[in-house]
Amino acid sequence: MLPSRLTNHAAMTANRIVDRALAQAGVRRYHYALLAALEEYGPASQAALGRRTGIDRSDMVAIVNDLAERHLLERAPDPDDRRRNIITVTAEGLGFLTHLDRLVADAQDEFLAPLSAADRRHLLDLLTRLVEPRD
Amino acid sequence: MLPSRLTNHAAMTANRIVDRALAQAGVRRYHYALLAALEEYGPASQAALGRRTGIDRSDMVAIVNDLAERHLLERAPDPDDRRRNIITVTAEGLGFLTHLDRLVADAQDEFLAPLSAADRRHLLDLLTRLVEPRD
DNA sequence: GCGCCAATGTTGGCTTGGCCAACAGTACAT
DNA sequence: ATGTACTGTTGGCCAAGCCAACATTGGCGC
Repeated sequence: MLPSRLTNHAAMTANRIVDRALAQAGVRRYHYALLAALEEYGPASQAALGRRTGIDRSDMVAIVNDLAERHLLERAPDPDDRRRNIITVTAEGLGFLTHLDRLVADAQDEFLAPLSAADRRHLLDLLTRLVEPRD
Repeated sequence: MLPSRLTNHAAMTANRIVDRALAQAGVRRYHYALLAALEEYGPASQAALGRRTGIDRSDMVAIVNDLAERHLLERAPDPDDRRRNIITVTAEGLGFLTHLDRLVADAQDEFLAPLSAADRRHLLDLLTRLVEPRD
């Protein structure tokens, strides 16, 4: 079996499990990525969040819309730079993120279920080396 | 870093390398998958090839068209079952597949470059366990 | 001040992949 | 004979990722 195919297969397995978990909360992976980035970096503009999450700023519009409609974050114009919107997680959004964190953590555990703790550490080490920038 | 995200990242790295290699020959991954399946299983109907490669039979039509136009395979009606087309690799197709095999093998090597031979074996073992069917 | 360039949010569109429905033609079991 | 299942094909839908264009705004040099 080709290593690249095996890696793809494993990624698809992980995605299936994680997506199913997130679907229980009615969100997609990019919603989770955005909320997580907001918690990690604090309030930021849509463009900055896009850079951090790898989401195109044109796609970011709809994602922020989704979460704002559910009152999980707020979009407010930046008084210091009227081009920007400042995106802030609401208290409800923080609680929701905690819930998502739990769902995702359980999903990771399900994904890695066939491996021992030592195997898991080793896998993460190997994968990390594969994705590190090359020269 | 979440294991699922790490696995996805590694898969994207692999895909980037493999796709770039295949693009040198002007084919996509599914073209290679089809040719490889044909070599492995011998001539078969489009539906059977679709089942083996995971390609939908409606998408298979265009893929066979692509490769038939380049004379890498032949599409002939099955005299024993007039519903079926029998797909056969041409001699030119076999030579081309050999070339692709070489490109893909080099791509695997590039993908795994950061790992020692022992690490590679271990990685494949771990990934294999992750994709094996669960109960 | 003016002029120019860059950044931002937004809309719209394009492409790729994967999936499904429908259909006509064919095989096959009952 | 009749119904059921399979095949190839066309057509369409949807999700993701990407890019172009645009108006607005900021910041720079001069």
